[in-house]
Amino acid sequence: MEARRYSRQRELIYQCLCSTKEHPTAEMVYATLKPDNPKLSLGTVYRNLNQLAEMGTIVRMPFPVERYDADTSSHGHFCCDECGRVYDLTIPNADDQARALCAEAGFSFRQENRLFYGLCADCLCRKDVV
Amino acid sequence: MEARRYSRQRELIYQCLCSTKEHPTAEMVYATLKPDNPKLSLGTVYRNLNQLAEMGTIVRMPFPVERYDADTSSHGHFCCDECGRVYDLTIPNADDQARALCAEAGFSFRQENRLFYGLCADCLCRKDVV
DNA sequence: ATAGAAATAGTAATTATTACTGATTCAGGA
DNA sequence: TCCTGAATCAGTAATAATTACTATTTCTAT
Repeated sequence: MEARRYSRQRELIYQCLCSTKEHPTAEMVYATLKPDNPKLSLGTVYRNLNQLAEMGTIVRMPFPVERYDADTSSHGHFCCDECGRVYDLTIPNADDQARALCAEAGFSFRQENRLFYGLCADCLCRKDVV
Repeated sequence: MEARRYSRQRELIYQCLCSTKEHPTAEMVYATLKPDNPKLSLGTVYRNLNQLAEMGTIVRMPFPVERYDADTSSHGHFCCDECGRVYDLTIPNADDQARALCAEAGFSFRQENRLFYGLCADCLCRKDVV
């Protein structure tokens, strides 16, 4: 409930997320920031990602290893079976659909995660060539 | 590629999944079976769940801790923020929608996982009373 | 400027999952 | 039915992901 104090590290971590489309894991965020911030600790990355997600500033994606996204608008994520990269997928009226489905079951709706699997354009292309 | 041999343990694990709506984790499956099968090993549970998922006999759900479902038809899962229980959600034309969304981005579609969060009917009710 | 709360770095601990090894069990043929 | 070999198993050790702990540092409101 208490006010959340500013911290340079949280700012860094958030900026890192904003500046990538990679949907990085905690480890990836850490690896990105560490070189320029040698005193940064992995625990700090985990803690701040959790805080940011709790605040709704970023979104967590429960892949087997969690990934994060600074884009909090409703959209899906596509994970390529081949290369493992994660892409955004725009979904029209996502929240309305989700809310309706939950309501039907008598549940209240807070959030949905849509995770798609298949082959991305790059990998499909590579397969065709071979 | 080799023929998969019958094993009593795999059968047990599959039956356990079929006989519950709990969408259990590997640990939960193990805890359920262990009392009547004291020689069963946790590694065996993990290995067989992976095999069954690979065979398409069951579905894996990438919650932060993985859960499994013997119902391989396309449907979503709702996780209650309050009690943590996981429920099925029927979604009409789920695969068609998903396929279309992927196709738009130039991706091929294999599978989708839809994870909804909110409060389940039970927990909503409990809140109302208080 | 300073006091107190919140955050940090660094490390240890916990949890989830996979890998390894020698013993066991299934399936097909003699 | 009895062998044989490969698949599977139990039990344990190892790895990976995440959280907890503690002494120190850094914000911020006075």
